[in-house]
Order: sequence, then structure tokens, then C-alpha cells
Amino acid sequence: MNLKELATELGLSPTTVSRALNGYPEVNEDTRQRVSAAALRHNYRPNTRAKGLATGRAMAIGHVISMTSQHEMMNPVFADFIAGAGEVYSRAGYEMMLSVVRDEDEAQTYRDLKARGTVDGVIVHAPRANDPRIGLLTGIGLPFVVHGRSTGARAPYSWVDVNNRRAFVRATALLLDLGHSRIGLVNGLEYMDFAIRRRNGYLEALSARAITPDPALRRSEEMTEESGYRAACDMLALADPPTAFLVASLISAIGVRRAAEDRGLKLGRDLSLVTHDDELSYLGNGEGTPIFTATRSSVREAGRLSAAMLLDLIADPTMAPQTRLLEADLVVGQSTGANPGAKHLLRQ
Amino acid sequence: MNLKELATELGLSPTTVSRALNGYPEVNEDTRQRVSAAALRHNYRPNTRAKGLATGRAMAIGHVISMTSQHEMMNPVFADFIAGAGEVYSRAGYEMMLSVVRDEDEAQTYRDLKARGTVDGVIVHAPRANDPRIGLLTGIGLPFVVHGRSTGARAPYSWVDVNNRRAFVRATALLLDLGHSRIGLVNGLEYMDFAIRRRNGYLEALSARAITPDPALRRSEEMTEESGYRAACDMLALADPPTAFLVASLISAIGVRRAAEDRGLKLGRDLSLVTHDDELSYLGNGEGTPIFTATRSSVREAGRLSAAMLLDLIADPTMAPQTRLLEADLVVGQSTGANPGAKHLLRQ
DNA sequence: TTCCAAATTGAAAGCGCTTTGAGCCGGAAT
DNA sequence: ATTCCGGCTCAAAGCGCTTTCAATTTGGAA
Repeated sequence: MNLKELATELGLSPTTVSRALNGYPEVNEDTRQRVSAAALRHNYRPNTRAKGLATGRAMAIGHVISMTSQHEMMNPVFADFIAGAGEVYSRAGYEMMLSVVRDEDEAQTYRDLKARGTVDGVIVHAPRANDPRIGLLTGIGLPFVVHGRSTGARAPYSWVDVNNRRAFVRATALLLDLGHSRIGLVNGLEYMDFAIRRRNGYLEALSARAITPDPALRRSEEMTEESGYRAACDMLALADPPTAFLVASLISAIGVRRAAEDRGLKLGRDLSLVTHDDELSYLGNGEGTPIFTATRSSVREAGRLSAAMLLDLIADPTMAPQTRLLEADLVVGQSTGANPGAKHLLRQ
Repeated sequence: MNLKELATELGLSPTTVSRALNGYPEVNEDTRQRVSAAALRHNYRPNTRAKGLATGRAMAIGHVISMTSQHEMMNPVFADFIAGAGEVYSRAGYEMMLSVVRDEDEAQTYRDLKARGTVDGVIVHAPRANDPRIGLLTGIGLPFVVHGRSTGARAPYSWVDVNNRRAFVRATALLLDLGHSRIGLVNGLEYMDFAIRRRNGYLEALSARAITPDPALRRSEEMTEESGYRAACDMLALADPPTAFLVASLISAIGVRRAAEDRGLKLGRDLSLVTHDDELSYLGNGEGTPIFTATRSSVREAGRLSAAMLLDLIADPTMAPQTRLLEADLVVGQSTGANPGAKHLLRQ
């Protein structure tokens, strides 16, 4: 059933039917009722492509997921982010298009998306320092919002990000307050912008207390359970091991916990741990008291905000770049406690 | 830059340019070269919507993710599944469309997708027993492939599934062989088809050894770390606790491990555990010897196979429904061992 | 030399919608 | 009575592509 058929059946012109369904004011109310009823009866929906062709709008947003050929890692926060974004798109009548591409094809993918008019805008995931995608997208004139930021970007651009630096400053300070001075950082890959900011937060908090950071207490890897485990094992095997860990993801934190338990160390008593928690739906951090003390920020909410911002940008292309900095909560759970070896210091 | 402009610049008709770019045989080879070069030079890409309108094909596949309003869970295997499917789509020139909808809107979403011609086919995720989507999609004539199966479906339909029953029969048998007779089942929600099949496998293996299953040793919940933890805590607190667990997901298994460690039980020594492992990219099960003994099957590969099957079905609509049953590997890791309390039995 | 088939190109219609510009009608204003 | 206007409706063009059908050219067969 298409517009023409529907119009014929109603004894109206396609013009009027189109207007009736799109809420134009000049159509008679009775007519509109008749049209709506008929449309409903036949489950009529305007053809997406025809409508898009006529209006010039795709009513779709692109998400490009690039996969490094070496370690084909699917970003675990991705699922929750798009769940949030998807809610917003649905409500606004937009579709979400996903492209899974190899790293080296990413730039061409954006160019294609623009040239073929497949989408009205894109969300940029997992930005790095000096991320080339920002310049590229600005250049080709495809509206975009970055989930995260890119240190080193020259011109302004739209983004939604968590205050990663601040979160890790506070987390580090918490551990320092508990008497820990040897704090291991189990970070994500440090070409990722968020990881850079978290490291900076960690270093900043240490230097605020005049503590010289020990490079042996820093690891930067893909955030898997396995890498968290290995990082913790290695650091705990040092002559002067850390008494606390600051971890970039709940998944890595689970690996750290496994390493601790391998050595009979109980978290919160023998060893402290603070992790970042993206509030992934399938990885709850305990229901009452959190299992892990954590810097917490909902990635799903970030998805909602990014999507809404992008739709605004598309609606009004003259709008200046928008930014939104979210603060992470610092929630205290069962994985932190005073440094047992430093009790005498705390008593002073 | 559109077709007409490109044609004008080349002094050709749009017809010829279109044919040249689409590889029709009747165009002169020299002409084709000229056209290709010009297209490349201007980064010309045919407009998706115009092309779709003219050909009647959307060149897009839909994935509808429904979210129960109660517990807004994003299926953790979803990300890896679409990574696999996405690879296949890209190679074939298809786009992937994602719709995040509320449970109650799901049926209407499929109808819309069909009526608006947004996609050429869909993948059905997370099927339940007697899943209404199968009848619906068959009825409206939208090609589809189910990732999983639906017990109780009347007519044949296309699917890609793991042999869940068999996997859990084997896993249970392994535990029985190790002398465990009280085996706790930490299953997913049992309206999910895969969970039904896993439970059946478990029960079948028990009855094959004439063991009466104890309902107190069975839990069926959403597969989160927290629910795994709670299930294990509850069962371990029984007067006659299980000596082994069979778990439906690596995430739940991590919760079970936490429960075990809370009570000072070491996996593989004091308590055995076999879990299903979907080989999620961010949740590796150890690199050498697996951490958990597991029934293993790559969900990413299932994504690839499902996508390929769907594209075949779309290419030839007369094709009969296709099916593909994958066998899970049973890999022995560090989480299983002989039942310490049953050693005397084994020695017999 | 004539004719036909093959090779190559183009004009135009059509995909299903939106939107511009115009038309029609009845009643109010002049 | 004439003009004008508001309220509705419609014809037709156009969005950018594909594809049918027709036209033209060319080379060789007759």
C-alpha cells in the first residue's frame, strides 16, 4: 500500500493525503480523520527511501565501529551506549545505522556516509588524542558528536564526556587518605583519550601529596579481565608491591580481584581497589553496598545525551558546537580500607 | 556531486554513467575507464535512497533489540554478535540498522520495517519458546534468521543455533564423572529458549545416571554477576550444598566464583564449576589453560553465519528455510576437579 | 554496394514521496 | 453585483537513481 493507492481509495489526491498525514494545517479536519483512519486500517507507512529522497533527510544516525585488525575487540561499553542513544533516536523517529569496519577503512566510511547521504550525522566513538576523525568530519560537513574528547584538537567540536581526570584525582586522593602511597594504576590503552586523562588525574593527585610516581606501578593495556589479572600479578610480585590499585574498568577490576585472591589477599582488608564503573547493565557492581569502590558514571546516560545533542545539531546546523562534561560519582564499596601497613602513620 | 552532474561533466548521459559504474557489459571499456576515473576523482557515490527507490532494495538489515521495561538489560552477547554480522554486511555492501524498542512495541516495529521498506530482512535475537515473532515475520513476508531457536514453532524457519542441550549434557556428564552428584544449575531465564535447552540437557544427563534432580539446586535468572553470586550463596548455604556448579554464562560464573571465595572455597579444588563461554571479546577465559572449564562457542561466529544465511535468503526468496546447528567445544580449565568428598567412591 | 547484427549510447519513464503554485468555492466586504 | 479572501484541494515538478526501449554507428557478410 502506497500513497497513491491510499489516495485513490479515498478519492483524494496524493497531495492531500500526504498533507493530512504530516499534520499540515490547511487540510480539513474531517478529511484528516478519514485519511488517518484509512492509513491505520491499511497499516500504511510512507516509504523511507522515497520520503528521504523527497525531503533530503535520511532520518538516520551513523555509528562507526572500527575494529583494529590485531585484537578484534568489541568495546564492552558500546552496547550500553547505543541502548541509551537508541532510545532517543526512536522517540525522535530516527534510525540508527551501524557500520563495523576495519581501522584503515574508517575515514573512507565517513566519506561514503556523507557522499551517499546515508545518515544525517554520526557519533564518534572511542576518541584518541589528536583524533583525525574530528578534522575529517568537520571538513566534509557531516554533523557529529564525540563520545569523549580528543586532546590536541585545534578547532571546537561537540562532545559529551565524563570528567575522567577529576574522577581519578578523587579516587587517588581517597586511597591516599586511607594511607596508601604505593598505588598501582591499571589503565586502558593510553592512546585512548580517556586513559590519558585518567592517568593525568592519578599523577596529579600523587604530586599534590609530593609522591613521586613509580613507573613500575603503571600499566596500560586493553581492558580485559585477563589484562587486569596479569597487571596485578606483576605488580604484586614486585619487591615493594602496591597496597592499592586504581583500575580503569570493572572488567579489569575483576581480573585484579582474581590475582589478589590467588595470593590470598582479601580486597578491602589486605588490598584496596578503586575502579571506574560505567554501569553496564550486565555488570552491576552489587546492589546494596557496592562490591568495588568506584568512580561511577552511566555510559547509557552518556548515550542519551550524545544522541540528543546530535539531533539538536542536525535540527539547527548554524548552532555552535555543544559540550557536556559529566561528573562521576565516587561511591565507596567493600574494596577499600586503610592501608594495614600504615596504621601507625594514621594514628599520628 | 550526483549522477547528472557527473554525466554532464563527462559529456555522457546519466544512463551510460550509471551502467559504467554498475558493471553492465554493454558499455565501452574506454568509456568505463573514463567514468570510473571521474567518479573516483570527485568521490562520487550514488545516493543510497535514490538507488534504493529505483531498485526496490534497501540494502540494509534490521536488528531489533527489545528492552524489557522492568530490567533494562542489554544482552552482553549482542555486541559481539553484531560485530560478526557487521563484517559480513560490510563485505556485501549492506548496512545494519538497529532499533532499540520497548518490548510492547516490538511487533509494530517489525511491521513498520516491512511497510516502510527500511530493510530487506531482519535477525531475530533472543528467541523464547513459542516466540510470536516467527509467525509474525513469516506472515508479513519479511525474510529473517533467528539467532537461536524457538521450541514450539509450528512451521519451519531459518536459524543458527548452538547445540545447547548437548553442550550441557556433556558438561553435566563431565561433572558426574568427577564424582559430583549434587550439581547446582545457575541458568538464564527459562523463558529464553536457550535456557530451556540447557536445563533439559542438565536434567537428561542426571537422569541418565539415575540421579533425581533437586529443585533447590536450580536457579533461573538474568545472567549477571550479581545473580550468579546470589544463586551460589543461596545454594552453598543449604544443609546439603552442591559440590559443583553448571553456569550459563561467564559473567554469572564470575559471581559464583566470588561467592565461593567469600567462603574460602577454591574453584577446582573445593568446588567445581563449568560455565558456558560465548567467547566475548572483552571477557577472555584465560589465554593458556582456561580459567573456567567451559562449553565454548563463538557468538561472533554465530553472527557471521546468521548474517550470511540471511543474505542468501534475500538473494533467493524461493529458498527453503535454512538451519545451522553448531556444536560447542568442551574445554577443561582450572575450575573443575574431582569431588573431594567422593574420593572413596572413585577409588572403588 | 547493400543489409544486418553487434556494439554503444541515450531519452524517457518510473520508483514513492513532498512541495510549489494554482484553482475552486462560498461567504464577507465593498 | 463585484471583488476579495480564507479554506481546501489538486496537478505537476522534482528528489537521484535504474532500466526499458529506441536510436545510432560500425564492421563485416552477402
